[in-house]
Amino acid sequence: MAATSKDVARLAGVSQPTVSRALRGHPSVAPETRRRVEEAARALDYVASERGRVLSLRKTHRIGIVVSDLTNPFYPHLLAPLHDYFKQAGFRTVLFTEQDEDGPTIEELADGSLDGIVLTTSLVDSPLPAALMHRDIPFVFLNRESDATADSAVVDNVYGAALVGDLLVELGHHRIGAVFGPRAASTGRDRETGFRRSLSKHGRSLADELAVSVPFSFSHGRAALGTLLARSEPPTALFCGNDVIALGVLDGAVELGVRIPEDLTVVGFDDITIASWAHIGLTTVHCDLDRLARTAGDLLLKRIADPDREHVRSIQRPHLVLRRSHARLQLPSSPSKKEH
Amino acid sequence: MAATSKDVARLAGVSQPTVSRALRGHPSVAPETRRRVEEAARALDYVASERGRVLSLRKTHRIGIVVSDLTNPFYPHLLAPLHDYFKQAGFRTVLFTEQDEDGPTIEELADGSLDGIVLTTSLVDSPLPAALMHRDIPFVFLNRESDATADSAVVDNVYGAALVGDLLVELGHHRIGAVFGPRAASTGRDRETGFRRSLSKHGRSLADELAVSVPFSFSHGRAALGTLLARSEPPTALFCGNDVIALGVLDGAVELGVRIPEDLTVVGFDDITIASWAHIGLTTVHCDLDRLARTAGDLLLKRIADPDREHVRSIQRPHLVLRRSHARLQLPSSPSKKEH
DNA sequence: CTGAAAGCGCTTACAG
DNA sequence: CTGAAAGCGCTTACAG
Repeated sequence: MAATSKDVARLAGVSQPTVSRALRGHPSVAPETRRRVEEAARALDYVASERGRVLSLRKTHRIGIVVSDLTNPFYPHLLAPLHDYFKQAGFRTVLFTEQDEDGPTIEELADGSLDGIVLTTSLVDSPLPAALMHRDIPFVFLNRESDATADSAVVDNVYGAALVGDLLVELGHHRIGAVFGPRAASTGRDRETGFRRSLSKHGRSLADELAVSVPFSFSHGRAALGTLLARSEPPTALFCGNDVIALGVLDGAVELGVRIPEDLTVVGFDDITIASWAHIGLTTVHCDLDRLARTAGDLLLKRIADPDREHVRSIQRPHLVLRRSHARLQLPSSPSKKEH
Repeated sequence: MAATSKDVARLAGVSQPTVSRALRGHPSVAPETRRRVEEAARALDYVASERGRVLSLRKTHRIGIVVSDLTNPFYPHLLAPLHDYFKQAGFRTVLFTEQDEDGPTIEELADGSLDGIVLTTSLVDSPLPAALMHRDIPFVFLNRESDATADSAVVDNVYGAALVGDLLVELGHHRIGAVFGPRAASTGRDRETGFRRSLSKHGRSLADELAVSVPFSFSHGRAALGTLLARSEPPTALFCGNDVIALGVLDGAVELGVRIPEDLTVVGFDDITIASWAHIGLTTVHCDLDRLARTAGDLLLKRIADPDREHVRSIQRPHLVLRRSHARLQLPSSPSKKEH
């Protein structure tokens, strides 16, 4: 259907390779020849087939991005800057989701259709990184880590979560709770570590019954709030494994008539856009996700260009953003089940 | 680097085409041959190169999805079901953004790297649809329309917006305002038409100074609220071109101390997930975006399978979802600038 | 049942 | 400066 370089060659009265050279701007092509070829190409609406080019060049200029769930409001914060970065660098973005067991198989990623891969979602025990490594397929971890020696762009989650621990203690809270993310994710695990470490540094600890681990989702955050408030000694402050969980907690709070921050302090992690909406005003740990994503893109492109370079782990230091979802513990005025 | 079918052939002691046949499950291959080939393939970690396959088969099993802005919280509602639908049908998803003038060129979409394209974002005057049509590249409009005879999956926007007009009138509002979407988008245009039509049906009209058109974005919605409230006769009810605009309006309201719905009724369109959060409680027009996206996917795949079939326009009828952002006009108790 | 041949549409040494 | 040749890695008639 579509015209090929042969058609253009015939029309321009040159050989097919000359069409290729002329259109790619090869310096040795005579100006007049180039003109004729360009004219013929235009006449035929010719666009060089990337199918042919890709097979010939062994480069696809395509990057795979693996996210867990497109529905999760966290991912656009990674996907958008990643896509823009790659687009500008002349690469296209192919989307993969890795939900439950149902992730992309190594075969899908290793069929030569991708120049490199961004893993944003891998669980600590995912077999994908090792498999990619074994096949020498360039990839980078974004917001994730693993034991594998690989490129990664991450936030210092331990540090960031400790900031929250420090804050909650300083605000005078004692019944501190946590809705951690999954331990199988490095972000979930590291944020838990940092938070616990901070509490023990201050001589506090996290009561077992006030700590849960849930997937990074709105609905799980929402449900977790109910669970924790049903404890005999419910928390007055809650660290959430990320903003999406915190948003769920906030939502549950409205539903349950729990006032934020008077009855409950809630702190998230990531600082996604929604956290800063006036309605929401979530106090959280700010990560520069745009920069994080671009850094990952950069690492991947460098790895593609030079497969043998040293692996680098780029760590970004986050900081607290104080908004309206935290408050000093108010012992006297608390209208809840204080008198028991 | 990676093993090719030739390597497998050598190891299995067969010809290269036999490897291809064996691995694709061609019925004529002898069981014992197939076994040997499979074993060799496994030993070499062989995965058939999709670069070769694609050139040979003239099918890429790749679908391009064009959205305007990945950052906009609306798009995941289309992207997620689209991606899932295509994935399940054996197609991959390549992402394109079309922001401002900076959209994908027809050359990018016509280079043979895509089997079909979903346009979710096209402005009425976009040259893309005509160019795709001219080149016989299968595509479908999702949540968009144009004059082009093409497949499309849309919501009855005129009808949905009229529902809002009816509601506002029935609630007793007279100073009715609107933050429409862009007229250059069929959704923006049709929702404006439907809304105006409903008002005139009830003998009302929209004061010019109470109607603005803005891009479908949070920040524009936010800014528009300020603009409209600064009018000499500010509105008591506001129709928003979509939920994202409405969310911006809600955000501005918090900032400006405008109470929703006591001081101002706000109604959106789309019913994205956030609209139903307890915090938000946005009254809006519900569209089944999941179904809409799957319908579009379906239309596109059918078009790919049969380029000559009749074009179909699938129209979904939306309905109102009453939540907490609307209220009956309360003349006496209004504490605002009533006494002038 | 399986091999040899041709072809998908490019790019890039290699000659001349 | 440009053509003929080879090759990228598959698939699929075509023979046998």
